[in-house]
Parts: sequence; C-alpha cells; structure tokens
Amino acid sequence: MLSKKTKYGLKALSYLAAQTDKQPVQISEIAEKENISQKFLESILLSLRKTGFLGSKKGKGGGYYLLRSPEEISMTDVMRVLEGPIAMVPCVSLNFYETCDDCPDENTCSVHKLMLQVRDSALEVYRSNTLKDIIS
Amino acid sequence: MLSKKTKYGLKALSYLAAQTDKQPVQISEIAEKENISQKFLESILLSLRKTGFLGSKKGKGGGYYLLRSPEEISMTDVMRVLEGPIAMVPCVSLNFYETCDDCPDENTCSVHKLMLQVRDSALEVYRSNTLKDIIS
DNA sequence: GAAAACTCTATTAAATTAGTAGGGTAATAA
DNA sequence: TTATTACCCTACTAATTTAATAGAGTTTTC
Repeated sequence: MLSKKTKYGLKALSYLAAQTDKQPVQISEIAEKENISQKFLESILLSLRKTGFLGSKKGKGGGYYLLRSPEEISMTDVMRVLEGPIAMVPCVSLNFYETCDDCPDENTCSVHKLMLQVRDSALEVYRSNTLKDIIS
Repeated sequence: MLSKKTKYGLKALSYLAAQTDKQPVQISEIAEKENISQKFLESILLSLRKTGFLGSKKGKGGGYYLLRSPEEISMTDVMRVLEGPIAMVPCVSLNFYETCDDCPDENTCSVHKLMLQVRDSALEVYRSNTLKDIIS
C-alpha cells in the first residue's frame, strides 16, 4: 500500500506544479484544497525541502515553491524520498539492499526472481514519468 | 513491502512445485527446509487450501500437495490471495476498488494517474509468470 | 486404537502509520 | 520596531497491521 505520506506528498507537488506563477504557496492553502491535515502536510513538505525538491520562504507572502520545473522532476526520485525502497523485498533493492537471513541462495530463490521483475517494471514506470506528466 | 505471509506462501508453493512425485509433503518438512515458523506456515497453507491452490491429506503419510500443475498457476491469482490487492491505492484496484474520500475527481488526480500505470505494469509481470516460471 | 497430521481459536509483542499538540523561530511589511 | 504571518521542530499517542505463539481439538490412516 502507498502510504498517506507519499500520497499527500505527490498531491502537494502536483499542486505546486500546477501554479501558473512562481509565487510561494502557503501550507494552509494546499492543505485545504487537497484535504490534508495541515500539521501532517507540514512535516511532508519539510522533508521535500530538505531533499532538494522544494524551496521555502518565510514571513508574510511566504510559502513553498518548486526548485526545478516539473518536467525535470522524476517520479523515481520522488518515490524514493517519500515512500522509500521501490523494491518489495530488500534483496532486490538497488538503493536499500539487504540480504534475507532466511534465504540460502538468492539466485535460486523464486521470490527473488519474481520480485526482481516487479521492481524493474515499477522502475520503468517511475523513470518514464515526470511531475509534468502526471498533472495534465 | 511484501509481507512475510506472501513470501512464505510463495516459497512453500515453490517447494511443492519442485517435488518430483506427487506425494503429500508435511508442513514440518517445508518449515524446516525454508526456515519458516511451522505454526505460521500452517495458517498460510490452510488459506492456500481454502482458496483452491492446495489439497491436503490427513493422517500418517499426509501433508499438502498442489492441486494443479505449476504451469497452470498464475502469479496474479497467488498474489491476490496471499498479499491482497495488487494496486497500491484502492482507487485503482480492479478487485478491491474503493473511492478515495479525500479526492474530488479521479480523472484529474495525479496519484491516480501514476498508480494506474504501476498497477498495470505489476499485473503484466504477474500475468506472464506461472509457478513453473519462477522455480527454475 | 494410537499415532500422525491437519484444523481452529485466541492471544500477544513489535513495528509502523498517521496523525495531534504545542511551542519556538525567522522573516516580512507597515 | 513591532505585529503578523508562516515556517520549524520535538514529543507524544491512538490505531492498525504483522508475525508470530500457545494450546487444544479433530480427523484419518495404518
């Protein structure tokens, strides 16, 4: 299951990407329009700022804004930051690899074999979608 | 993340599929060879029996066995029984569909749009793999 | 009729998720 | 410079799910 964190994060990014001007957008506005708990959204936007997707401006007229244009933002990167590993098992993860302690040999493991294909197909989807692609 | 239930269920099915004869295999044997808690495996095999994948024989010389040959068992069906929905959000699920209460319009929802593609690509992988494909 | 093996119910410990609460700090405009 | 706006941060918690564990019961077969 996709976590609410990821879902809300994607919606917030989409909301920002759909802005015509480059003015900062307040948390409260995004929270209201997208039906998200404001405090929860705060923490999500904060992590997106710390990972380089968003910039923020404080004070009156402040808010969050995209640091890059939507077509430069790959879903692969967004998903890794919001959701974590794309693989369903650590033993097929590119960025979060771990061995299975119960499995004697990855090369003959049927779970490994299947999940490798699932990971690759998911990666292909994320790689071929930018933020721009999913907002129109 | 793939649940242990699914992982263990897949391993057990693979173990049974790899049998040369059609003799029932005891839970204790599968549990030991695949490093799975026997009691937990018991409940998993039970659900696979109730959903028509496995047959069981009681008494001495009893155990579990596949009801169909490995090449007739699609990963799509197995995953749905063990893991549940293949979609990452209910609003793109074929078999477990639910509306999102926070989303006013699925057709313009960026999360929906992305997750639809992820679901389709995962389904394609499951559809093209049978139990036989993942054991060799 | 006894052993082997499956069946079922209930409980629980640990981890994760999805928030909630509340205060603190920085920047902007008037 | 002061009031306001808005971001920043920490800690806590309720609910849910997962992954078992325990133990008793039932059925079948030799």
